[in-house]
Amino acid sequence: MSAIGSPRLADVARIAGVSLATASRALFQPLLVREGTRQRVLAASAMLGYVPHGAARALATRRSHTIGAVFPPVDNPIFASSTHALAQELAAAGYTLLLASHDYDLHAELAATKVLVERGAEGLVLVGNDHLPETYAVLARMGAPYELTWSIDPSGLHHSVGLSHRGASIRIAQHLLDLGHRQIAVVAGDTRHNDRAAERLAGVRDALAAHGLELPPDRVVEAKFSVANGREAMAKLLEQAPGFTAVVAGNDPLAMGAWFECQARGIAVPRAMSIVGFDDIELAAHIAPGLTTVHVPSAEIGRLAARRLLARLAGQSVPRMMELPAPVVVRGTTAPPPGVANA
Amino acid sequence: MSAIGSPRLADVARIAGVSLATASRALFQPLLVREGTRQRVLAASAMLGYVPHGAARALATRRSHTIGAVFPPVDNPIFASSTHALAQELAAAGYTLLLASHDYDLHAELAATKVLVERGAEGLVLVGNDHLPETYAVLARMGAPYELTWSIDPSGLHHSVGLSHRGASIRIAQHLLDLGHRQIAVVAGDTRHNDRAAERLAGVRDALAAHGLELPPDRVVEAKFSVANGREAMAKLLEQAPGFTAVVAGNDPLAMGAWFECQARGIAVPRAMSIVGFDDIELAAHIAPGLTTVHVPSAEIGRLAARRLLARLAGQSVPRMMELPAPVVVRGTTAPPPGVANA
DNA sequence: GTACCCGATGAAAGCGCTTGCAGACAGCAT
DNA sequence: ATGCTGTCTGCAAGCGCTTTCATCGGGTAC
Repeated sequence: MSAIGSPRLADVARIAGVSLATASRALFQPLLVREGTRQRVLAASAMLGYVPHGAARALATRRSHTIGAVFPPVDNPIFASSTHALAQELAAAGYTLLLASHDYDLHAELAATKVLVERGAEGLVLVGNDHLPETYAVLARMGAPYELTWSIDPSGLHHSVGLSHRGASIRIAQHLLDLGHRQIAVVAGDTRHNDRAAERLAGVRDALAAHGLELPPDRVVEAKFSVANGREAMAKLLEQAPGFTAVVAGNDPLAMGAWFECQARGIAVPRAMSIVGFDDIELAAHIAPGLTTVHVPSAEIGRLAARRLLARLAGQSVPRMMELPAPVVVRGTTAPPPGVANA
Repeated sequence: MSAIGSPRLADVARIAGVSLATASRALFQPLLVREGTRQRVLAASAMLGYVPHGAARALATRRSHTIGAVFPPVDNPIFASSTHALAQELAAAGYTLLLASHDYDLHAELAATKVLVERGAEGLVLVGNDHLPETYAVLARMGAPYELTWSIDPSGLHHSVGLSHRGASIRIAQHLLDLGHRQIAVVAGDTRHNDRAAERLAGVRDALAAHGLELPPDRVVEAKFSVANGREAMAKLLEQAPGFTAVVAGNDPLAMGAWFECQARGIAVPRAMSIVGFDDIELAAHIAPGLTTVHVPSAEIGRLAARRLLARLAGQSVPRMMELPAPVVVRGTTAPPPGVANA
């Protein structure tokens, strides 16, 4: 061991009585080395507590065995399961996850992306398809594969794995229309820096338009994703444009907030008010009578993003766009509007 | 640009008409270079779209600017906010987060830890203080600072930032005792591979013991953290050892599960049954009449872990153990047991 | 005008590892 | 014996960057 500090491969080689080259091969290309030699190297390595120097390997091999991911608030539970699946799947393939998060801020996202590229990420995972042109430029220039997740990329220019938020939103709005609702309000997520939120809102408009209905501006309130904001938004809607019989929320926490506000005001759900969410977080299924929502396969998205990236790194090709099913899950918060017979 | 591939610093230097050394300094130690020179290098760099090679820098400087974190299921919402805060805080200091997760499996944790050390993490964040001896050995050998989080380390051997799960658990059990409860049941988390769950259970025992009470084995059910398991566990308790008037749950999702089971069975909460949780997830405050629980400052833990690590890397010293307050938050799910006058 | 110092720059030696190439050696056919 | 093959090993040249040390001017003090 060189004076002080952790042992280097040269130390292992010396103790094992072989050259640096052989030591290296014994550790990482065992087939190129005779069994006896390999054992000696392994023994020396174990004895010294040798730990390979990742940066040096990365430099020499030009492979970092690292995948970068840039996520909006990882503290949204729905992203968390995705991150977890991603990390697990990568680990199984010998890759490590370099994670950066930002607060729905595209400039921060750009900065984070650059950092991950510098750190040598061999592939990148981003969320959604609303990114700065500079971000796309960085992605294009880096020459490594990347996947846009959650949303699918309608342009077909980028690899993506996710779902059609607009399509799913149309289906769940249609569910309300089928029940007989005509006066519908929306508690949307923040649509400015979040294409998923925007698409979900657009989907509601589409569904209504198909029935010749409009969504008046005062029937839409935007709010950042949280239960508290959902309550507040619901209160605002009830005050500024009462008379609606159903609410489409941008995600489940918002929906729950809306629901709680109804409880607080004595508005019966679903008898007097139907509520639907989006994401299908665990509680949605358990909180009685159950939240009608869109199931988003979040873990699956993370897992698939990892697999697709790994496949592409291995030289395989994958379908550019992968749309996952996002079924409407009908539970207890939806019913026909007051005065309409059961369908 | 060398034939093909991305430009290297040598290319930037050549175009700017300076040496490699000067180019390097212009980029990362601007004060050592004359302003005019610096501008030329910057221009050349921008023109070529130069991206520094992280691994090469890491090798030369012996600094990776990377912090590793090994977390149990990051999809537990309470960990997610911690991860987010950690990533944000590190990013602000120019560090990147290398994240590995495991499923409450100590061997997987060890493997992940090793990988992060190999990758050159300058510091490590682990969760809890229940780790394999080998894991501690790896930590000790690597020579980089690390922080145990969530729990505080009672031995004082390791740096830790978190809370006393036992202490908090005692306080919330005491709250039930103060209300007059004497028959108490517990839906504990999986105590085998999770010291937090074990400590929380132990805290209940402590509080009861202080009143000369015992916790009979059939009044304890262990379950993995989830709403569904909470329901199931509550059902089991009600069947195998009925007659209790309060339930202490290992975390909020379990508590909610227990609550929902009560709803389903027509058991009034809190009139006929008090329920307390642990963690204070967002919904706990909103779901009527509000879950009494222990507030865990999860984001704060992530933020502090980052700051402490960064401080130590900067040569400053920090108190070895940092215990954060975890106050009991009394909401609507607790009341005196049936037949006892209000306190 | 000389001596000295300081700021800016460049040459070159690594950082720890991988890998192309070639040498050594054993085994086998001739 | 000789030549050939194939396996195993070592040499040494990088991978792209940082940083020590030396050099070179020009300014200031005398």
